[in-house]
Amino acid sequence: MENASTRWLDPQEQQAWRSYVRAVRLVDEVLRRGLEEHELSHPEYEILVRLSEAPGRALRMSELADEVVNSRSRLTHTVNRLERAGWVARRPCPQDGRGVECLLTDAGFTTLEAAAHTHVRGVREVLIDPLTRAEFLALGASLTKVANRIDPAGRCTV
Amino acid sequence: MENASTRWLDPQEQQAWRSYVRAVRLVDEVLRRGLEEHELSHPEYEILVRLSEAPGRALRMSELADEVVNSRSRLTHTVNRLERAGWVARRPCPQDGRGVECLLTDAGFTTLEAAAHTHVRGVREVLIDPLTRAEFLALGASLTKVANRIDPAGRCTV
DNA sequence: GCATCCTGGTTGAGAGTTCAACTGTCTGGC
DNA sequence: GCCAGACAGTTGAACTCTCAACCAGGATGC
Repeated sequence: MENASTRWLDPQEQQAWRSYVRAVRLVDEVLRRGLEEHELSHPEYEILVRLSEAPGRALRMSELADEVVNSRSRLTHTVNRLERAGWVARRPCPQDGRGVECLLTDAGFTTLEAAAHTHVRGVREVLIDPLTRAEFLALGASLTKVANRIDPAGRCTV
Repeated sequence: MENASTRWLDPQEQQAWRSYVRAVRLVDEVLRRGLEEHELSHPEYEILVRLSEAPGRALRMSELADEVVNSRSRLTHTVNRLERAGWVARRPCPQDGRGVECLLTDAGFTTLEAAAHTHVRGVREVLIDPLTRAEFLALGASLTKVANRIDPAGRCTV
């Protein structure tokens, strides 16, 4: 696969890229620690969020996988954990015998509410507060472009 | 820990934050796939890069852990894998009997060179090309601020 | 000189992730 | 109606990461 014609990063690009890698890792770390006070991992949290927003607080496994950018098998394992904890329940999908619906329980909703406070505060602290509003929104806009380029359909089961 | 006074994200902030999460995940995924052609994971690749830049292509474990934002134990495990593959070697640190130096082998350097082509191309494709140069540099500048706020010393062993 | 604490690094168990193989259901052609 | 394929989801093994416990070797106090 190697090829002499690769265009390397110039110093400014290099610097920007390294900041990207470093910041992403640090942000992740901070948020992870916040969530773990509520016995949730980041992927678990995100699943609960999506379910809480869905009509009837339920989604099919495959829709959930798309929204959260997870492989199906990973989603299965994660939902197993959430189910064991009682935050989530499974039921067969009425329209499609192959399908499974995942449903947020009341206990799950309560946990989510508590975790959301910690989490949002963390996001503000590490990502929003250090920047001006314009900077933060520009960041979001750029990353929207990036995401759409990789996954134009806005859905991607890895 | 919950507290009614949490200030929630407004719709624009919400949107920016979700793009952040989504883009980061997608970028990671693309680069992971690129690297795996060379039998390297992202953390492994980064270790090789740092070693290749160090004087004598060697660094102490703790320095390496700082640079790569890794816990020590994770670094130990990762270096074990790299050592098994023959990309890296360990030797005791002369000045400090407790220390261990990690050294990039010639084989490791060769692998790194090959992987770097794929990797840089991937970075361009997913993160640089979809943006104007100004946008990309602004992204880098914002994320530098973010990283420095979390970890002002520029070094952080999690 | 030795007891104590700190630091650098490793280890092992437990939890999470990935990949490939598998089961069961739906769909389209005949 | 039936068969081949596609699709939805699950399983299990191999691997990676995290955390807490551990084992040095150095530094400090007396």
